Amino acid sequence: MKDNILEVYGMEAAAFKALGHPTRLFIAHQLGKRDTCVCELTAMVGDDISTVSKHLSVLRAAGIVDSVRKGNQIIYRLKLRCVLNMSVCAKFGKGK
Amino acid sequence: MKDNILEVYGMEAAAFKALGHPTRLFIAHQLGKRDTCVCELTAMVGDDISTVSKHLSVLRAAGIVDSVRKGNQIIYRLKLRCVLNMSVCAKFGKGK
DNA sequence: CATCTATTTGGCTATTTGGCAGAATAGAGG
DNA sequence: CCTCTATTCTGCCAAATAGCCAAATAGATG
Repeated sequence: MKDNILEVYGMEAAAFKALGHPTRLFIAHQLGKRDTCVCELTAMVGDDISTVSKHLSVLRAAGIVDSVRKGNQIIYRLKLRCVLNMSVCAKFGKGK
Repeated sequence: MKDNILEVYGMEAAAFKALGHPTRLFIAHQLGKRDTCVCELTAMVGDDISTVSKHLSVLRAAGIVDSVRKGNQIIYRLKLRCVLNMSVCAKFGKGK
């Protein structure tokens, strides 16, 4: 059954996993408001820029964000916008 | 800013993280259909029972499931039912 | 109380992750 | 072509995770 589980739930689980880190979840929400460059996200998050870049590549690999070059900076945008709705659920947590 | 991110997104991220494993996501969906004992989940998943038990404790720690004893077995139920809706989003993945 | 069954817990190992610092890269602009 | 800036990549380390097996536990039941 294991292969089957991986087949059915693998990609979906990967998306959850990508969002399963406070910094990455914050980034997703921030990008939900407006497209933002790495440098600005770095300033907001407060981690090393290499760390933020790595978080972004995790989000991109999961298909949650993508990016585009603008001048000499890379602008990230939220590609899978519905993650914003997903969030509402967990937010009310134990409640409902 | 880091403390603030943790404060705002920490618990929510933990819920995503808990669902970020194919086996645990499968279990959540299965429990969405009906309450189930560890033994039966183990049979469905095909991992060692101790592994399944650990997955269940991760889900419980995140507030996603809870359990109740019935006879000599422990029945798990989906406590945070809205995770079933969350799933729909990721499922259509890159699409929307 | 002794035992049986279902589950959890405690190692243990291999792998993955998160973070930083520093090197490498890619365009922009002189 | 040189340099500057923004970003990504590579090593490195500490910590967390997934999985198995074996031991411990908790009720159920004789």
